[in-house]
Amino acid sequence: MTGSADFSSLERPVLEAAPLLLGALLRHDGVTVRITEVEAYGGADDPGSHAAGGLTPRSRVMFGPAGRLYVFLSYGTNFCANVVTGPEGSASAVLLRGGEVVDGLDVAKRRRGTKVEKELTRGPGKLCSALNIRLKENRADLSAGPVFLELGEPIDPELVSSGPRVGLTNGADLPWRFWITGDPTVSAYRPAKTARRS
DNA sequence: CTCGTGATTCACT
DNA sequence: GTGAATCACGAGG
Repeated sequence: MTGSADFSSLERPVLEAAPLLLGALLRHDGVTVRITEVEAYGGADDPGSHAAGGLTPRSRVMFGPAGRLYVFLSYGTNFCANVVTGPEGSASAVLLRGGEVVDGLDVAKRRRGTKVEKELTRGPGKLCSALNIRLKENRADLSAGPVFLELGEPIDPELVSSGPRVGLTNGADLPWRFWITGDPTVSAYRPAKTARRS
């Protein structure tokens, strides 16, 4: 990648920025993925956001400029990657939930330990695993690397579906999840909170 | 369905 | 400083 990438289109409210990431290319460590499913997270208004509790060392990157990577560890075993959006101070990010490997297929299969292509990146933890994104990549500048984002032409809005977010304990009812209609790499819907009986 | 896993945060000293 | 609760998930049965 030669020049500096232009992420100015992401400096808008997260619900407008999130669909723009559909179809974008994310590249890291020999693998390139075309994003097919995302989830928007807002600031203090959003009870499901990591920024809901205000500015902490972890959430600080969400308050920064658009076009940075936010990585966190979930349930001890899975990394999740987000793209920070919105103008500086808006504390929003877009979780990358699903994609399609378009380059480095052999590397991705080896890392994931499966040869079923649609299983390589179907889910946020799997996507990070295929791309070898770890906590080390947190706060990476997506125009400077080591993780790169390339925005393509925006997807035709008629091909985009939206619905409730997945697996959250709070704010799961908000229709802040976007995906490319009919794409096989979109993750299965999982109802929020595996109800724990007493 | 169950369980592993570790970073982060928060309530306490 | 310490310890417990929480968590935007995946693998395996």
